[in-house]
Amino acid sequence: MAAEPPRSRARRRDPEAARTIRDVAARAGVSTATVSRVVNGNYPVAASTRDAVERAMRDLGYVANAHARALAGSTTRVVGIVVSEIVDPFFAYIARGVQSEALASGRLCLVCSTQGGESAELRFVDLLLEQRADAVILVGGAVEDKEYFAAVGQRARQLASSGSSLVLCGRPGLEDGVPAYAVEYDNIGGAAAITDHLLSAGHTKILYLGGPTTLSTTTARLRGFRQAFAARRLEHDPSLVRTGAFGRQWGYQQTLKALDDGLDFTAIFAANDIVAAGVYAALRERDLRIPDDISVVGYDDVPVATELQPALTTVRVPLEELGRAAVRAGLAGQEPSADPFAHQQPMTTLGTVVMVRDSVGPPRR
Amino acid sequence: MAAEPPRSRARRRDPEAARTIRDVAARAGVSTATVSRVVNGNYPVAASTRDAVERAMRDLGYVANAHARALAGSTTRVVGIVVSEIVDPFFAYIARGVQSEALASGRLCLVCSTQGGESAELRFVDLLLEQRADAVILVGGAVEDKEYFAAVGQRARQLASSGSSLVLCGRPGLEDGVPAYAVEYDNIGGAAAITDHLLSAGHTKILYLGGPTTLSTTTARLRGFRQAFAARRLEHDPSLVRTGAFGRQWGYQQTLKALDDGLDFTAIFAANDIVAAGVYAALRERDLRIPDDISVVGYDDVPVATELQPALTTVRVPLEELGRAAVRAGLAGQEPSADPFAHQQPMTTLGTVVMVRDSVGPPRR
DNA sequence: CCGTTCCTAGTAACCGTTTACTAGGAGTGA
DNA sequence: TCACTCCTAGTAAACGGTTACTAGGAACGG
Repeated sequence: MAAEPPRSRARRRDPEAARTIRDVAARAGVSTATVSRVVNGNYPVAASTRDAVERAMRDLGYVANAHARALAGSTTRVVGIVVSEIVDPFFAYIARGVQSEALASGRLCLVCSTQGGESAELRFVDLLLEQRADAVILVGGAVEDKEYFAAVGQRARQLASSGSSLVLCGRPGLEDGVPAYAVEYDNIGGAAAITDHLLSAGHTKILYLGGPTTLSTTTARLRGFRQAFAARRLEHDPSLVRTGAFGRQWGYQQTLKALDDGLDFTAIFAANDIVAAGVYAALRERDLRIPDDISVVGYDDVPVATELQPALTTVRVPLEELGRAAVRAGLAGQEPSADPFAHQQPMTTLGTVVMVRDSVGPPRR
Repeated sequence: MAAEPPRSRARRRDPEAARTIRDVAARAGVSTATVSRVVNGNYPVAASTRDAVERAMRDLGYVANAHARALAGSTTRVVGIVVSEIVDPFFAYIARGVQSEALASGRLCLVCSTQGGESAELRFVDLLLEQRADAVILVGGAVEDKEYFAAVGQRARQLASSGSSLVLCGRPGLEDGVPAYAVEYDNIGGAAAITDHLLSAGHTKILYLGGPTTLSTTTARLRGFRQAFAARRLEHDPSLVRTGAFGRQWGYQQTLKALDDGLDFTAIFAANDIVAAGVYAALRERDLRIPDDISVVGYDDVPVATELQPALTTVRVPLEELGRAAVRAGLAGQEPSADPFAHQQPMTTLGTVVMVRDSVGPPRR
């Protein structure tokens, strides 16, 4: 058997194969350094040389290797975002904001959807850590668990020590000293405002429905809900609070159950619009009219809120802006032109506003 | 000014800084090759050595650098997906399928949303090319343009020549010889089936509403629509076809306009469920009842279809499965265990089924 | 006691860029 | 004519892994 002829570097195996910077340099008759400079435009190159290089790149169909670039340089031009469910409009809108702001800074967006499991969340952060993402954004409510917070804090430190950063989006920040930004919206204030809206209409027997019990989002909304009662020195019957999940199914079943249990209420505060959709379905099934028989409010103001009939009164959360702000926060200080004071703000809170529509009326006598 | 002391390799600047494989090797008293082998588990390593390395990795909080790995090895463990709008449930569900299948193969998912522009689509493919993604999935209807197809074909060739592949998802394949897979659903069949459903109910004056005129999705659905008429040897009034866009707003306005123009129709075929939502709003505004006064059907079967009242009769598209199939197609042949015959199938078509709900009735008188 | 074979683990080349340094030549003022 | 400064462009050392090759010992059969 004849020995395999040594593949000389000069002759590439596949004429169609990916071109390297060396191929371009050879064809243009310059060094790789020059090609790199033309590509990055960060160093003076004579016009004639630049032309030759550009022509060579075009002729060869040269595409830079992002990995080699990330390895040699130090920024990866990628931001990572971890959400719990990409088809949920709440997350989808935030993701859109993240992606658009990332694009504006010339970066790509790695989207990870955990479909629930909080261990998956951590696993994704680790994967993003391996990718050396310029910023990692953790979206949505956090499980309120000591051990979990510690695990997140550790990741935050690792990210920070490699020049990247962790951004908590729509969830409470970590303890002091942990290098993480938090970009939140006024969860408590929004809940209090819309509860007050219900209170103003005369409702006091309000059924609070939804949200996983251990999630920070749930506790925050519930806190706002109670705050509104307290502000008016009103009592709220604790048995009218039912937490558990955020789904439409769940809202549907719990509403039916509450009705069957003979609970006494004139309005329902659905923990989010999706739960409200379930509430609507259940009420419709029992021939209860909204808002004549029962008033309903939701939270988030995702598109389904206006699709529902009557249109749902809910709390608008600036989802897309939340995503954008998260990217800005995460990238602050990494950009050469960064505002030196950007670091002073470890946390941002965006406002919420209640969108009054047609699902709230006076309580039925 | 004192000269900067040369930073010796032995003493790293920041004790918290990212650890390299060399740090681990040093601490475990082995070579980097051994650490690499322990990490990848693709080469025998004595148990005691493995333990020492694993302990060192844990002590140091070692996280492999995905870029170095991608550069030295050849697979990037990333798949890219380009959609036109991530908040659109049609794309979100496909993206979810892609992400879950990618995860199952141990890969991360780079999601790009073009927000319209077809030039952005190409730009994203180029970016994904730079990332050397293991597969690039292009989702959704394509603009039917010669030049555009050529541009996509060129990218397909580049991808193929670097061991990656392009997958067209929910859009027609490229010409023969272009190395791209196509994973489609039966767009024409679904449209024909649901049109036939309308025809069976007695409607023949059907207003077809929606879809950008140049998009392949639009032409395919329209083709199915016409096919159903042809199959029954029925004529369809061409003036009852209005294409233009896929939005809710658009559906709303066009319905109003059709009504104002005094068009004669008893049913509306909305090109997708979102357009149907707009149709519902317009009809409601004019006090027209569904299906008593006018029947409506949609396409895609996204969640809003069941939220609408009455529930929308529509065509179910296996969106998530479409995404999964796309990833499988793109990765086929790259996996070591790949079926050698996998390459024989350059195209897959998934079936669609019509979901009969409550928005279709007999035509009024 | 020696030649083999089997395990393990180390050596070092290479993946494709970036960039600190170095160097050659042109232009310039004395 | 010479010493300098300016422009450009090349050299080569990283960046952090992977892996083909090589090599040292232990086990073993003869």
